[in-house]
Amino acid sequence: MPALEIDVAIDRGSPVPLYHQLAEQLTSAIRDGDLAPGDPFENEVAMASRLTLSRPTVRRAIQELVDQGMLIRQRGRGTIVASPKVHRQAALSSLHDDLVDQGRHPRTTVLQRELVTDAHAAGALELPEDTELLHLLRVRHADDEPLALLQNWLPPSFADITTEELEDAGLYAVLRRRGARPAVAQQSIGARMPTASERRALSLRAKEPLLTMSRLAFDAVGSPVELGEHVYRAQAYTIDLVLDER
Amino acid sequence: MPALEIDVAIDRGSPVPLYHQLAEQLTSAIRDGDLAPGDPFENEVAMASRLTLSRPTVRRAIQELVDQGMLIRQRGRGTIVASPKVHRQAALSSLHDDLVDQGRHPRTTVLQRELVTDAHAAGALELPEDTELLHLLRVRHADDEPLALLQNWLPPSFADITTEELEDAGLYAVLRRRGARPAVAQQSIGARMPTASERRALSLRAKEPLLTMSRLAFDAVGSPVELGEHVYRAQAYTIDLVLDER
DNA sequence: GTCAAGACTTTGTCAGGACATTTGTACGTC
DNA sequence: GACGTACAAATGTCCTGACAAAGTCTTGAC
Repeated sequence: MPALEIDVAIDRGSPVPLYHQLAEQLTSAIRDGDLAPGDPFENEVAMASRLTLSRPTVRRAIQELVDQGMLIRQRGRGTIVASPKVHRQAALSSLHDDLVDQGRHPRTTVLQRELVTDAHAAGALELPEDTELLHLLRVRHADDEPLALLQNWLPPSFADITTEELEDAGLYAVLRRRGARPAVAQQSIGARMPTASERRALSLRAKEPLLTMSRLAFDAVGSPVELGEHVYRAQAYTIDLVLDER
Repeated sequence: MPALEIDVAIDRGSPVPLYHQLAEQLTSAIRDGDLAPGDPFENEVAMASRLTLSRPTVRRAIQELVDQGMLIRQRGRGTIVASPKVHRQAALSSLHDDLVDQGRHPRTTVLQRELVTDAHAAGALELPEDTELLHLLRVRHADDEPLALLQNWLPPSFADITTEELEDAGLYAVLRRRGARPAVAQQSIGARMPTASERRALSLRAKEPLLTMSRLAFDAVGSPVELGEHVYRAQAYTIDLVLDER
């Protein structure tokens, strides 16, 4: 059976790398359902010559999809489209953006915005203990339902972040506008019962537990940019991720 | 400042790819503390010529470490060793192996092992609704403290898995011995209060919540191999992961 | 002494080719 | 008909070479 040739338009003038242009167009082709799960995928050599790209370039694009769990490669057989159940990837994205992607309407209220000293947070951010950090406490609603309580500590260079900015966009968008791009993050996920104030802030019912997430994010230079301690209403939120062997 | 030249021995006769041999030796050099965080890393071109490898091969090895958060690359500047806080990676590993890695002593008791029909589980495994699946319910202790309740559904081809095997090793080890190698998995993490029987099985105190993890694992061919619904004592367990941008 | 232009260093992207390894299939042979 | 070999097809590994882009550092003009 001949594999379907996916329509792709490559713009060599664009600053976007060719492999990424290709990967994005292949991704959307699969998401649109042009290829069904189990369908064979055009082989690397054929696709390279059809698109007048080199094989390494095509290969790297395909690898991006394999990493996301959309394609499965098998030496000697070919590449096939994976089950759509796996088609998602845990990414370094913010809750705000995730909600927008899902078509929901997030709303953020800043409860606290102040400069504090906190030995534990400063230590995590690799700063002296007595450094004045920007401490934020926000509550996030989705479609008017309280969803999460977001607590963050930021280095003093971000002390000029305003309440208005934060109610408008996610923290990561604000950071990026200031040229700080979180590149890697370590997350730890757990669960516990809420404190009394958390229960009030999220209007939780009795015996409703919280999903907790603490995150330390680093920029490309490897210096810490943000420490977060977030709690989510467990009944309204799950964390999805795709794992592979490698 | 000249970057330290890490001692590496490459065996071209080995079936292990050169880039992976290199990546492993670089990894252990960093773990052993030969290079401290922030230290400059030997540049790609120099390392390639020193080891008489091509630059793409060296580059691919370095990329493995970057993916694990051990190194940070910066165009025009060089590559540096990242903060050791990030040096872990969420992998497709089993709880059993994780505990052994941490030096703890897991013990597994099989509570149930039976053939059942379950429409939901069969659907997830892409099998007909009335297929007889192997249903397992296990409780796992670490150092004699109850930690997790593990529920799994497996396709009928694994119906010969015995209770003895399962009490001896993790499920994934048993599957691999049978030639089934889980390659990708989708996980969903949440939290909730335990049911009465869960509270008994894990001897939970009042108001102690559970961390829930449901997982659907696929083999290299893309067919489902295992469905799991696991619950963990939240006070004794957290899930750690490293995320990067890419 | 300060600042800007340019040289240099280092990683990022892309091409094209060669060979190895694995899988599936077609064809014989027994 | 069963088994094994030979071949084809596809991905996996590795190489050489070249240029682009970003950051750093030196040099020189003012």
